Order: sequence, then C-alpha cells, then structure tokens
Amino acid sequence: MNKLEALPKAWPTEITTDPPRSAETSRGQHVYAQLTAAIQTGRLQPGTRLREVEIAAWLGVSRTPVREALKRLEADGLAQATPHAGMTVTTLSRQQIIELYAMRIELEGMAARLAAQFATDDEIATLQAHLRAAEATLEDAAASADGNRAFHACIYRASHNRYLLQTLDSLSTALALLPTTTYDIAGRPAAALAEHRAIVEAIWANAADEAEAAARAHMQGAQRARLKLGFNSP
Amino acid sequence: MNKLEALPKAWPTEITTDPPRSAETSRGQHVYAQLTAAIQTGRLQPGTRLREVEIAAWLGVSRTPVREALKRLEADGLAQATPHAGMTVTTLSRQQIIELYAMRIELEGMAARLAAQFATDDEIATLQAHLRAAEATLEDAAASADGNRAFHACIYRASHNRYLLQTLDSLSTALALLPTTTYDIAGRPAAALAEHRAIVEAIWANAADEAEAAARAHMQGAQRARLKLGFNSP
DNA sequence: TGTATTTTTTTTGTATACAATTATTATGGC
DNA sequence: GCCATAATAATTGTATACAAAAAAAATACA
Repeated sequence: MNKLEALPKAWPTEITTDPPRSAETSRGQHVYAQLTAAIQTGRLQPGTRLREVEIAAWLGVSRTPVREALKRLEADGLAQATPHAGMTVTTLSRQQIIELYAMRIELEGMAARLAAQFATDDEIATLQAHLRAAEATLEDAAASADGNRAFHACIYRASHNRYLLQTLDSLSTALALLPTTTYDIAGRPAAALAEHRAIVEAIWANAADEAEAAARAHMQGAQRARLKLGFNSP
Repeated sequence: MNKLEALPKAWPTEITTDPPRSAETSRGQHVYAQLTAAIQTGRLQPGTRLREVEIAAWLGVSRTPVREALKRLEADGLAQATPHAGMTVTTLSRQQIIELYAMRIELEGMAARLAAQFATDDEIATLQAHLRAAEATLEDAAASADGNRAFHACIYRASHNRYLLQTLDSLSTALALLPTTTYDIAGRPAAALAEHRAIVEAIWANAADEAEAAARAHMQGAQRARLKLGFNSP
C-alpha cells in the first residue's frame, strides 16, 4: 500500500497572519493563504503530510474551508493527492525542474516580447523602479529573491495577456517549492540584475526581438544556476 | 448590487453518464465530469448560473461534492465566482479569445518542437493514425472537432513536458466554451488536415524548426477562422 | 406613482456527524 | 522470528444542519 511516512509534524505554533483575517476574506481563502505562505517559506517542507484535521486545528477552523484550500493547492501543483490517503506537499524531481524551466524560458520570452509591444509608461516606470530597488539589496539573498519575483510579476502584467500572467504565476509558484533560490549563489544577484537591465532596456526601446532574447537568456542563466544547486530528491 | 440574471434553467433531464459512475470514482469527480461535459457540449451555455442545490439535485448528490467540482471549474477558468453570489459559466470576450490564441500559437509551437525532438515511434504512429481517421470524417464537423482535440492532445503528450501538457489542455478546454468550432466553416476541416499533415511530417523527420513553424502557422489559421466566426459577447 | 426602507427569500459559507476506505497494529499459525 | 490474516485506529469522502450574506419582494411614506 501507500507508504505515506509521518514526517516530523512541525506546524507553525502561531498563525502567520499577513492580512489580519478580516471579515471580508473567507476562511477558505485565509487557509489557502496560510498554507501557501508556509510552503513558500519552507515551514512546510516538500513531502509533508497535509492532514485536514491538523490544519483545521492549527488555524482554528473546521475541515470544510481546509478541504477547499487543499483542493486549490492541488490544482496549483503545490500538493498532491492520493484517493483516501490524503495530500502531501509536492516534491519536485530534477526532471520536473527541467520541464518547469523549459516552460519559463518560452513564456518569459513571450511576456517580454509582449511587454515591449504593449507596456504602458507606468509599467515601464515600475520596472525601472524595481531595478533601482534591486541594487540596494544585492547582499541580501532573501530580499533579492523577493524583489526578483516582484520584477517578473511586473513583466507578466505588462504583457497584457491574462492567461500568460496566470500560467507564469503558477510556474513561478511551483519553483518556489524548492528549498533554496538561485540568489543563494555568490555573484548570482549581480548577474541577474544585469540581465534584468537588458530586458527592461529592450522593453523601454519597444524592441520585441531583443526583449524576448534577453528574457530567454536570463531564464537560461537562472536554470544553469539552479541545476548547479542541489535539491530535494533525485 | 450584482445583477446575476436568472437565465432559462435548462438542466439536462437525464444524466450524461459516459463512465457509469463506478465506485472507483468519487462523487466529486463525477460531478466535475458531468459539468464539464455539459459545458463543452453547450448544454450549459456561457452565463448560466451554477447553483449548488440545483446541480446537487440534478446529479443526486449532496452539495459537498458539487462545491468541490465547482471550485475545480473555477480554477480551470470554466466558471467564475463572485463571493456570496455564486458561480456562472464563463463567457469569453473577444479580447480573451485573442489572448487564448496568442498563448496557443506560442505553446503549440513549443509542443511541436519538443515532439520533433522527443516523440517515440509509438507516439508518431498514433499521430499518423489520427491523420487517417480525420480523412474519413471530413464531412462531419462535430467528429472533426473531436478528432482535432485528440490529435492536439497527442502532440501535447509527445512533448514530454507535463506542465506544457497541462497548460495546453487548460487552454483548449477554455476555447471549447465557445458555442461553435472552426470546423463549422466550409473548407476548414480540409485546410486543418493539410496543416496537421505538415506538422506530423516535420515531427516524423525530427525537424524541430519546421515542426514549430508548421504548428504556429496552423494555430494562426485557426485563429483567423475563429475570428471570422461570431461569438457570445463583444 | 416613485423611492427609500424593511422584511422575506434565496443562496452561499461553515461546522459537524456519519460512512467508507485505507493504514496500522495485533494476533495466530508455521 | 517471519509471514499471512484479522481487528483496530486513523483519515478522507459525503451528507446535512445551521449561520451569514446578498438579492428580491413587500411595505411605508412622500
């Protein structure tokens, strides 16, 4: 039968309440936000069992909104379900990482091309602001990684294609399952900043081909950096 | 407030039970399958309210598995939710259709390229079988459309990238929301078959560039055909 | 008659009890 | 001691009752 081993159950002792759970947001959304945050910050490691009652007790809600959140996690690829045997946080294989980067190389290129064609002045200004902010955090790997996600999300929006935005968001989130980021590598933040500059430069100049090429080169660099790093399971 | 008008409630009078709802499949999966089938066949038109109790009564289950299925539909983009006001079958705007095709042009090209590199002999044989089957159904628009989806799904699988497969499946499903298919246009089935042949030819020859170009040309042809057709809402 | 306000109804959000299935433990035979 | 088998516990799947919110209808008032 399935051998879902019981990993050390290390549930956060207190609720990581970024948005203070107002009456506006449903309990289901709240649970989803807490679980994704816990996964992305590594507090819930890949392979961890996600038991409905445990999560419900942790967040002080019933199983119903928990089930809703878990189904969303599954749809996002962050959790995997086996019938009647519960869910676990997804563990990415090396092959999955390669496939994820293949997709990002293609779609980040597409996003940059579309941004070069359709980005508004405001959106370009925001991208340039992100470049300046990144200079200040070159020494801080965690801050660099956060800024990186924000920068890329900005390009996704500037593509003005909601399906592209959604897909790239999903792919980025899946890669955030990994315990380390490429910004943990010495020199990578500086290299990434230079690559980001090239992308923004091309978008600013409305140079679609150059923007696409720069974005693809950037993601290839990120993939090379990533594959040099270790990861969970072979 | 929200003005979710009550459209004529035309629920299928009998269950469209393709798989006879064995004990193996959960009720939630069953409801999801029934709803997607009803949407894709046009029995549930875009804009239709999806009321939990109505669906539950229709399929003879409780609201719980219905809610689960509706959440999945929402994640797939087939339904849209407004808090406390329920869900409706998604109505695609012209802009959304354009964005969907932009994504498919890009990703079908990528899939064909990868298929040219990595498809197995079996997979290529299956593609060729689909070409032969399509010749026999040139006069039947519905059969052509079904065969078309199967053919493309085959290429997705041959790309050997699970994220690409999943994304293209999702995009194809979203486009199936439209009430008509491009195969309703005179001459389009024959044109599509010729384009399919070019794609398979390139994949068979392991010609990645040609496969990508052929697939992109095919999808651009499909988009042109689609935009000549009317659709739900401007 | 039109409009604002209250009441009613409808519908989703949530909690909880029970059923069904699976994983785990205990037990017996060899 | 080891393997097969049966009893037990843990966990998900489902139904249902209730709460909360929103939409619709009814009423009061000008």
